[in-house]
Amino acid sequence: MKKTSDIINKLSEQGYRLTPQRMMVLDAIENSEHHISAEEIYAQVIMEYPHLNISTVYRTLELLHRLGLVTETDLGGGRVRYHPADKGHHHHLVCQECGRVIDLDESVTDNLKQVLKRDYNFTPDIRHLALFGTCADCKR
Amino acid sequence: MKKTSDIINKLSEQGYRLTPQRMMVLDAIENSEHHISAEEIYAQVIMEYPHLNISTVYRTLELLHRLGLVTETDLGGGRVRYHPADKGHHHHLVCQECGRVIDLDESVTDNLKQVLKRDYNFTPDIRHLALFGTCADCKR
DNA sequence: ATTTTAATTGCAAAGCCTTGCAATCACCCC
DNA sequence: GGGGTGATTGCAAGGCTTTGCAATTAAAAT
Repeated sequence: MKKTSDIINKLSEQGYRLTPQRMMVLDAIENSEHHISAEEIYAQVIMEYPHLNISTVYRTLELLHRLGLVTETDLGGGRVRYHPADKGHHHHLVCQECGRVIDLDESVTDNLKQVLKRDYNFTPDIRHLALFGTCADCKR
Repeated sequence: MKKTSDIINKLSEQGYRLTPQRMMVLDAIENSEHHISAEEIYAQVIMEYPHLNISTVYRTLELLHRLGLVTETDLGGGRVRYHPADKGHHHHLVCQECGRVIDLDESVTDNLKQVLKRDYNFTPDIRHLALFGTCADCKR
């Protein structure tokens, strides 16, 4: 429960209220092993706290994302997935044929980031990129 | 109207039917100067052909995208935008502060594509990437 | 030209996410 | 500890997109 307090501290420092709803959403994200969706968070929290509304989940996720505390990734499947930012950034290759997801180290985008910075003075926020394509096995 | 026939030929070659609905959606995409959204296509087509249903627009776009004939890009703003693939690929930098969109040449991702191919034997389909971040003017 | 057949469409419902608004509540101050 | 205040929530409605299904229709077969 130490990680949770880190994020709680950041929220509190920045003047955001620590509501039970936020705490429970946070808990669900922090305790999730994989990338978790809004509906999964909702389903999990509601077991102990049936009064929660799903729009609160979405608003909490939007806040945490805006503050850089969680990353948002669209791995396909029509729903966005979330991950605590302090659990390490990484990227994903998603095979459009077989659905396989390959995890990549964050460093694969280092060169791209440098070029964008150098040539456009643009600072990209590429912390959790999903790239679609065809994996080795599906290449005929 | 030459471009349209190119795509029509490809559809027909691959055994897809050439329905009036598809033709009109195609026309709207081909004649659009900028990246166009599904609703914009719908609004445009319906002026001449009021019977069209918007789900047909979405299904046509999904088909054209699957066949690689149009690109799909999420530039933010909660709706996806489409562009004919043969009008040239390019990428976009979207500033999260001011909303400004900077167009990039396709070549900025060449290095990344090579690395993914070399290290993972993965062939990414990066034809129209949107990257979010902070532009030069918004950097304080 | 007619028939056949599977692809495509329209419709209605649903899915994921966002938003406006009034009611509630966390936190600051005394 | 109790009151004031603005942030936050729940609710309901809406926006964009997808999907199941029966009816229609393009194109192949006759």
